[in-house]
Amino acid sequence: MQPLILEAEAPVRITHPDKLLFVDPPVTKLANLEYLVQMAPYLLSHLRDRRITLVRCPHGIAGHRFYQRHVPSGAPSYIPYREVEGGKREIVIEDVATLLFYANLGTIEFHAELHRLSDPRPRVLSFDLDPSDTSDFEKVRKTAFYVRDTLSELDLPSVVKTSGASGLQVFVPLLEPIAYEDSRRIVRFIARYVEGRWPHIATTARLIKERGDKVYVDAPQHGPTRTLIAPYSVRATPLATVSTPIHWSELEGGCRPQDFTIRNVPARVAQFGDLMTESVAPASAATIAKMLNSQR
DNA sequence: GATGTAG
DNA sequence: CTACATCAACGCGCT
DNA sequence: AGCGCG
Ligand SMILES: [Mn+2]
Ligand SMILES: [Mn+2]
Repeated sequence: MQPLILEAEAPVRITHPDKLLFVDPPVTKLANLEYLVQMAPYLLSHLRDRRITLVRCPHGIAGHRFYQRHVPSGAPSYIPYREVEGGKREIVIEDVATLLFYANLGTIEFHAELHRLSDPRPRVLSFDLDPSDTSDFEKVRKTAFYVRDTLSELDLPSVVKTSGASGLQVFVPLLEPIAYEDSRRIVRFIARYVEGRWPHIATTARLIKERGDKVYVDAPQHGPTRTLIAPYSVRATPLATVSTPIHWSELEGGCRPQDFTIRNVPARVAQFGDLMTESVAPASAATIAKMLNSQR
């Protein structure tokens, strides 16, 4: 095989560029690399300064898949890491070259923590909505609007994105960071409120067998050790879906997670920008403080 | 996909 | 040399 | 005190 080198911040050696990662629609490793190059300005803004977990499918999405949190041995010297106790090197992605290096290893998904390495406090509230019945998107959609409307009454504007799988995630950007102790309190409180008000649709039951066919408002997913699929990450799904921030009006109009894929998201973002950062004015600490106080 | 290690 | 295993974690709220 | 969950 002739060696293929992609020039980024460093030259990245690419192996098996024609490896078919997705069958239908067909997506080769090279096509995935091209997607990442195009989307890097947006994707990287959600990966930088955070701890990253990868999902790798070296033999395509039908093959064996596994999570990876640590830099593999033998990585080139341009690959950064965060050295942690025990000598383990946690994955950090700051530039295109690193993105491409991991993509060459068969990485499909990039998951990121909510807070940054440089600050242990999140600058966002997050609500992970997981349908029990993965085919029941209508119920997830409803729950997302319940969460939005509840937040709205508290003067907290929110933005929604598809996870790229079967769920949705709702975010409240904050002007200033707040401690997880506080953000978790608020997220838990709102999750329980939504469950209480729409008990036939939403649940916060941690035990799967108690959830029935309701949507799990996964408040525990908002925490210092948890990650969420990054905006604009491809998912290892048959359709090569992408976790995509959308307008509430699009959700109202009946859009579906499968509408956003590796094929069409780059054009969408080129046209409309990153809705994750542009569609909502961050809430102030004062609004949050009010929220916290009223709850105690 | 690449590495480390056991056979 | 080939074959095979490994590739993440905890935290943490609840029963 | 142990467990189930993502
Ligand atoms: Mn989810
Ligand atoms: Mn979840």
